Amino acid sequence: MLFKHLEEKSKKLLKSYIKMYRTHTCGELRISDTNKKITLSGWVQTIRKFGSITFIDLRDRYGITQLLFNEKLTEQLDENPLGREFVIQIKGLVAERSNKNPHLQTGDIEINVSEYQVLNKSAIPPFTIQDETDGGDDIRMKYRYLDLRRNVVKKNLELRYAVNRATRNYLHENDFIEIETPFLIKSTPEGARDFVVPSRMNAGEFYALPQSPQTFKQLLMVSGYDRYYQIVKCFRDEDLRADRQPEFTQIDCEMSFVEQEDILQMFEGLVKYIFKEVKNIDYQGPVERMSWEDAMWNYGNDKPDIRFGMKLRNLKSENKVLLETLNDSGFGVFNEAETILAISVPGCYEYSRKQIDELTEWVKRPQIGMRGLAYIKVNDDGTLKSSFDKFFNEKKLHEFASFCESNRGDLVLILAGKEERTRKAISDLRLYMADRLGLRKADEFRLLWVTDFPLFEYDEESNRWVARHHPFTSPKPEDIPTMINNNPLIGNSEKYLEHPYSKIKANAYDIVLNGNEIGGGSIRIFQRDLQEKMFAALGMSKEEAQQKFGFLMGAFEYGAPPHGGIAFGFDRLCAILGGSESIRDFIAFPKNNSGRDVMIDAPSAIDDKQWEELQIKMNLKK
RNA sequence: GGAUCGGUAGUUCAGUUGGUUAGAAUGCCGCCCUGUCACGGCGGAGGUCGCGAGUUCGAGUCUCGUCCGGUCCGCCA
Repeated sequence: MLFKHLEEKSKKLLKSYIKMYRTHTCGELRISDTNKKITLSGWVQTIRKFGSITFIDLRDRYGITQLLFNEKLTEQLDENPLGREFVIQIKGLVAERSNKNPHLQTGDIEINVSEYQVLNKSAIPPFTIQDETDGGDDIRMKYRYLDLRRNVVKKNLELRYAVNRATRNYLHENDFIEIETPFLIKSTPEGARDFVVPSRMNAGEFYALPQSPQTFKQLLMVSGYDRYYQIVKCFRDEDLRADRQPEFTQIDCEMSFVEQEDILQMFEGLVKYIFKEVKNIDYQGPVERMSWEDAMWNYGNDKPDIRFGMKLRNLKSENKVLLETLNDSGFGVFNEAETILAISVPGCYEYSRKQIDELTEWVKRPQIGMRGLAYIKVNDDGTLKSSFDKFFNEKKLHEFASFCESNRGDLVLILAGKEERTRKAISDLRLYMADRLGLRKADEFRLLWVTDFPLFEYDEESNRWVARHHPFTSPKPEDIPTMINNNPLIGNSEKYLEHPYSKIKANAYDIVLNGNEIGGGSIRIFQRDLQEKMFAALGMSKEEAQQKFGFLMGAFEYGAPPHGGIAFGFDRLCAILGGSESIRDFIAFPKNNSGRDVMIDAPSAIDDKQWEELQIKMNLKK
């Protein structure tokens, strides 16, 4: 540790100082401390009064210790009452309990209290501060400072700190240096929407809060800081979800003189190190790799959960026999569909009509948007029952089922329709079925690198190609000539306009944990001319590119090294390690669905003087 | 921008086909209790049914609007 020589000394100093209020914490006294004279401070968790004696559970960050008030002190409670969440200080003797409580770490002892003092009273809390609280989300967020007293929330923040510490240790050991980058930067409306901050000193102009320190870390590479990291707040002004906050934390990393493989090795090392340090899990074997195309083909998803199988069967592929079978069948839904995709769900062949209807309703919801669901039940005697029996004779049906690679006892679920929607739908259905079958276990962790993303995707709305990752991502080396020579760079555009993805592949990679993208990055462009090509491909004029990113391209002219990096979603990583869907439980003071902090009531209006100083006038529409 | 679920006591919820005085648990207050740890027993207080309009003899319940919260789609390089 950096300040090891100071540590012991400061601990002693701290001890002597805090002795005024406490000699021990509420979590540390044991039977070996019997007869010690001690002072404790903490919050009153519960009061159990028995006529002339009283038990009080005293709580602090470290645990709970039972206090015993004798007859005399119990009488004093009439004069000097206590209530839940009062902050008190007590002095007394540690004593062995006659009735021990195995559920408490301090359950073998109690304190025979000789005197107590109320350090501060408490209003009656709006919800009970216990592991199983009676408070709903709403009220817990409004009184978050009380919610944070609860053990469960505290555990989450402790886990977060453990992940933070492990990250810093690992990166420090690997010669990374943490460098802070500015929060007040320039708005570049590429990608997510920026939060903007008006400048008083430069009236009429705005800063933007960074969506990530991307350009700064690249400039640090130009400066020669060849291994950089930062655990850093980032800001995006987009709509929220359970796993998305307007301000969130990234582990942002960048390295020079590396290829993709170096980055993958370094950072799967980081994740494995975190597993070991935080969860004491030795992650077995190498992290699996999968190309983006394979992920989309086999899972319909660029962040597949590989803890279970149920791979997609692509039934309208180039398999001629199957196509003939389909055409012969006369089943219009299959014949006319652009894509037919199936999954074989193990052990579900006995699903009832009601259960199948339930699944059908599920895929017909507007969020999924399919028009129906076809199925084949593969009974354990090998016979088949499908929803489209009348279109297929038995032989054809068996052929069809075998194309689905189904086994006895499977329920084959089939969706047909437009390529993109159907693929997304079957991917969602796959996850939904896995949830129903309990195949997504919170204590099982499977990592996966997804690589070879397309460099561009087509944006129907703005009618142009946009960077799938970001505009600083390098194309695959073999695709660079195509990109430099062909502009527009779509190559065989006829084919790829059907799917809004470019043929040119990016030197980009995502790391996926149990179906969640926990990090992503790329090898960057480090030559000015290629970067110019990139901006041009995105439909940016030379002037516009210069105005927005001139500083970066300028830097590339002064000896920019080859470099690349990655950023991890820190909050999400913590949530997954903590076995939770929601990142809010791992953030001390999170915002709600509409981006509000209901505790401090932000955002809020500003007063006239502030408008005046900013020299801005409000002109709210509607 | 859209879909969907919810809003009833401090809190978590129930409330039937629209019908008498809106219930339960917990918390809170009072009394009793010397070994509890989800203490127990007895008693009590506590409600603008989110807000507004409408239908009706009558609305917590039905309709419309609106506000707030949850989840999702779009969006999130």
